[in-house]
Amino acid sequence: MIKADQTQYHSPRGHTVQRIEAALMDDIAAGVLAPGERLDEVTLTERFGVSRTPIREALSRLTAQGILVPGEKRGVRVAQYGREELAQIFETMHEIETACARIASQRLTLLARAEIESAQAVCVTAAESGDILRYMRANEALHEAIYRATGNPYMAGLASDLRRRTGPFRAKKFATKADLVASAKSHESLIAGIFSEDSKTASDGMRAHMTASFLQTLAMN
Amino acid sequence: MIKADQTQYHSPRGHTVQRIEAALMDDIAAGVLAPGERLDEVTLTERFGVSRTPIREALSRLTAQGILVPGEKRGVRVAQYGREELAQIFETMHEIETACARIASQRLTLLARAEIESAQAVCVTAAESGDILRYMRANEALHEAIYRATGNPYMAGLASDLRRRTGPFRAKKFATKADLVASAKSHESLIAGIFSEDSKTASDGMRAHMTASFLQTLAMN
DNA sequence: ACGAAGCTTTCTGTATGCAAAACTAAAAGT
DNA sequence: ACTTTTAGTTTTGCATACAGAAAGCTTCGT
Repeated sequence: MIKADQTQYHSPRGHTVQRIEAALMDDIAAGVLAPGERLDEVTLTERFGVSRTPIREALSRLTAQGILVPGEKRGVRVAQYGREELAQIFETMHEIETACARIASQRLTLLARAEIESAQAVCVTAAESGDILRYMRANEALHEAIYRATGNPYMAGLASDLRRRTGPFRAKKFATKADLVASAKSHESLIAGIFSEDSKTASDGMRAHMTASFLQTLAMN
Repeated sequence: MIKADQTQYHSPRGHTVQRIEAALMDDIAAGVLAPGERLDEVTLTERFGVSRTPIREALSRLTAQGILVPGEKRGVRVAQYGREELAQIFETMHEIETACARIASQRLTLLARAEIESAQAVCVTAAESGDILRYMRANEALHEAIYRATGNPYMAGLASDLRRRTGPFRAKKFATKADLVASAKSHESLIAGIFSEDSKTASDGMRAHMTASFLQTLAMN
């Protein structure tokens, strides 16, 4: 008689940890959970209506991925990067994105080309509407489309990972409609580079795009 | 009175999960746990003398890192890659290592140069002694030294990660003393490229080295 | 008033319990 | 003989218990 019926309201069982992990990732990517913020097990327990065990497992997986870091005192916190670290992560991203653009330009299928074009169309529409959140999503989708165009899911996964990681920091650089339009415009030459099927042009285009993105991001952090 | 004294033989507390995680990683890297092999929670429970909870957490973290994968039926197994996947992972590694070599050549400090040289010296000694395991370790150390020479710990971490992941597959290509000597020899021009401080020479050198390594690995898998 | 020592509270790490799910094997029906 | 049922077994997922450690708080001595 230690406990009341605890199994009564179980969700389908077996998805709990994944659900929590995904929810936390989303919150972090969307900035709902700010870098440096502490995550408390019991609070999450209440939020998700489960016991500490699955919460713990989700937190542990997120720390294993470097999305969370063990706090100075107790608990875990959302990873936060100083300028130095940010620069290192961006440099890495820079290299991988450049490689993706080069490979994509060499292997471009008709489907991939269509996906990139339509993703860019969404970017342009979103930029013109001035809807920042929507633009950010469209921007991610475009980059994802480029990653997929490499035909290398593994590389694409790595690139996505880095992008997710830097999401909260890059987010700050989109403040006005003009920022969005400028970014969308910058995509044009990047895409033209990839479509040129000349790998040098493609990687140079991406390099320029990423460098610009980094400079803006650094200015905001 | 449900249980006897269970805390009696505790290790210092707080290192259990990390210890297990590290031990499993090592076993996987060393091939003690073969790709595809299933890991059973209770068996590990006995091996490490702890309850399922920390085992579970360690396994979960390893799956989050992609080192283990959820099995088709139950449990988790050591990730195993087909030729296709292996090619994708190698392509990714190829890109990152190439980038590392280029960046290292641009930023080479005296210390880094010394570390690379001494790592290579160990490689040569190990190759001449014909000690395969020792050579493999020395080889890893050399690559790690190159990663560190980029001055970008984040990128170095990513590269190490990939290297660890492909470890069990690359291992198979070192069978005879001749293989070791050939590999050590191949390092010479790679290193000369990095020391040349011409980034193009450096990245080309690494590209050649990695391509050769990949071809040999693919032949054995 | 300030710091050290002790006390209290909160939090974490690990063990254990239990029910649902997945697998296995045996039995029954076609 | 071969599929379908069903009973049994193993394994997983989650909840909970509880001890030990860390942080916070109080009290006391200076």
